[in-house]
Amino acid sequence: MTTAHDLTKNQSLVFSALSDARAPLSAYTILDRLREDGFRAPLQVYRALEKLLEIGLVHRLESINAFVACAHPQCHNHGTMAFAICEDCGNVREFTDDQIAERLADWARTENFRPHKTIIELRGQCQACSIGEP
Amino acid sequence: MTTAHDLTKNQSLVFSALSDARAPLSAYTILDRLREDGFRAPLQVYRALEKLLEIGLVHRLESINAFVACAHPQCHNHGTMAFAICEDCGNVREFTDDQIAERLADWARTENFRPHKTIIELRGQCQACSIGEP
DNA sequence: TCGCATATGTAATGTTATCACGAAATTTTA
DNA sequence: TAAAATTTCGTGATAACATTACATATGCGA
Repeated sequence: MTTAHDLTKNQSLVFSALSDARAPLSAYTILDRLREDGFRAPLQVYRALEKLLEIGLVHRLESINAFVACAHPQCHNHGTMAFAICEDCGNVREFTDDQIAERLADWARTENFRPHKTIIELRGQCQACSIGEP
Repeated sequence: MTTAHDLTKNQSLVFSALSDARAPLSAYTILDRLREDGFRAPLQVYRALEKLLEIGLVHRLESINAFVACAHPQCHNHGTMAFAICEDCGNVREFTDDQIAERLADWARTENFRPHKTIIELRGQCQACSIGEP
C-alpha cells in the first residue's frame, strides 16, 4: 500500500526544485539546480518531468518552454487550466474557468474534434509590474 | 503608395511556403523548402517570420513550435485566436470565440493583469482522423 | 550624395529536447 | 525466494529550435 503517488528520488528532487521556485523553471535550469544532488544529464530532468506532468503535479507552460508546480497539488485537476504569465517578473497565476472550458468543449463537440489537451496562456504584465508604468 | 503591407522577397517566400503547406511548418522545414530560392541560414526564416507575425499574416503555434498562414489574411485579426491542432495529421483549424476572449479579458481586468498576447490551443484528433477509431 | 533606417548574408553559439544503449532497482509471478 | 518482467536510472551523442554578433547591402528622405 502506498500514498496516491509515490515519487522516485529524481521525481521528488525535480518537484521540490519547482515548488521552491517563485517562477517557472526551464528543464536546464532545474538540471543546474540539482547538480549537487547528483544530476548530470537533461534526460534525468525530462524523465522526471514527464511523470510529474502525467500525475498532474506539474504543468508545462508551452509558450515559454518552462515548468511550474501545480498551484493546487491536492486536487490535481486534469481539467483545463489557464495561466497568466508576467513577462517582466516571471510570476505565474494559475486559474480555471468552467465557462471557457465548456465553450471550448462545445466547439470541439460541434466540429467532432477530440481534444487531448487544452492550452490557455496569457502573456503580459502582472499588477505588481504595471505599477508605475501607466 | 503601396498596398497595406509590402512584403520583402524573403517575407514573401516564407509566406508562400506557409500558404502552400497543408499543415504547420517549423522554421527549419521552411528553411529546407526555400533552399533552392537561396535561403541558407535559419535567421533568414526567423526574421521573415517575425515580420509576418507582427503584421498578422502568420500565427505561431506555441505548443508545437510551428507556424501557419493566417486563415483570414484579409481581416488580419489581432484579437485572440484559437487553434485546434490534430496530432495525427497535423491539420490545424483556426477559430475565434468572443465569449472566451471576453471572459479572459474579464479575468485579466479583475486581477489587474495586462495581457499582451493570448494563446489558446487544443491538441487532439480531428474528425477525419478519428473515423474508424471508436 | 549623404545619412539613416531597414533588410540581408553568414558563422557561430545558445537553448531545448530526444535517441540509443546498457545497468540498476523494483515489482510481479511462479 | 528466484526468475522474469517492468520501471527507473546513468550517460554520451545527437537532433531540433532559436538567437547573438557582425558585416554588407538596399531603399529612401533631407
